[in-house]
Amino acid sequence: MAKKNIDTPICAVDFAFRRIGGKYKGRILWYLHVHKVLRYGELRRSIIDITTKMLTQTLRELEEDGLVHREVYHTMPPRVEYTLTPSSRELIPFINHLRQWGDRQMEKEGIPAIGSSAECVIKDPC
Amino acid sequence: MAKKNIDTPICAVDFAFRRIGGKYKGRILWYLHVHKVLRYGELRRSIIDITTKMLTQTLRELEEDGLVHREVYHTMPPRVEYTLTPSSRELIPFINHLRQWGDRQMEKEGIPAIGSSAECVIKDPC
DNA sequence: TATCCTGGATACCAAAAAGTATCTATAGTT
DNA sequence: AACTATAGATACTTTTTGGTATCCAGGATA
Repeated sequence: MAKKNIDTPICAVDFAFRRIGGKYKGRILWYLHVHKVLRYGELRRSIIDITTKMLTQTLRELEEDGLVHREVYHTMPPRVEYTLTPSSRELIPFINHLRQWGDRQMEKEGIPAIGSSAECVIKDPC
Repeated sequence: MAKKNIDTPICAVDFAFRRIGGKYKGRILWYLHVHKVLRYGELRRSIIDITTKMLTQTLRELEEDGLVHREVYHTMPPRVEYTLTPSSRELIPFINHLRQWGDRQMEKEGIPAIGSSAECVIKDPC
């Protein structure tokens, strides 16, 4: 009927959605923006529904695509810090727009959320 | 480890990505913005990699979420027109931002695209 | 010596998303 | 009577994505 799943993006919209699609990428980028820098364990605690497998996997993909920077401190116990990159910083206004739209929409439709993305603080997870 | 896939969104970012995530939703919304109104067959031809199954399915989801309006004309052969809604129109600046980011990014990385999202015209598909 | 901490890795499995192929109705045209 | 066109529907299969459970290193601390 149409064609098989091809690797080259069809257009810029397709390309962009491939980069930031998936269950956790948007939230990871947003939380990194809010907190400026987060350690692995902090990310894990702020994204309450993520597993270590998905967190590691998603972070690696974001790193490969130049959307997060990974800084390793060879201490014991180890310490790894994640931050946004210039490229992903350009995405923040957009994610923020989307987030506000989501807030309005949820209020309109009376949909409750488990956490809040506005005051997205560790221990009081988003 | 974490919890099962739950229905209530974790936060607004999560909610928004659930609504516009997936392989085709972004493009459908963008093309509907560019063309103002598109018939079923026009959408199918402009999204070159979509099948009728996915097009129908995705349009139905968007309609259920109040992101597209479906207007049926009971003529023969039938004629069905799709347009954006007030709610999805609010998403256009964001999708446009994302699209421009994608364009810059693809150029930087030397990634070619099959079509173009800027001049997204039917017959010269995006 | 045993346990805790961090930041993962890995094998295996389940669920969700997407793809393939075939079928439909109805009217007008050839 | 056969063929075209539109806008899908449906059963079935494959691919992709995400989840579960368990394991690891290596120093600090009890």
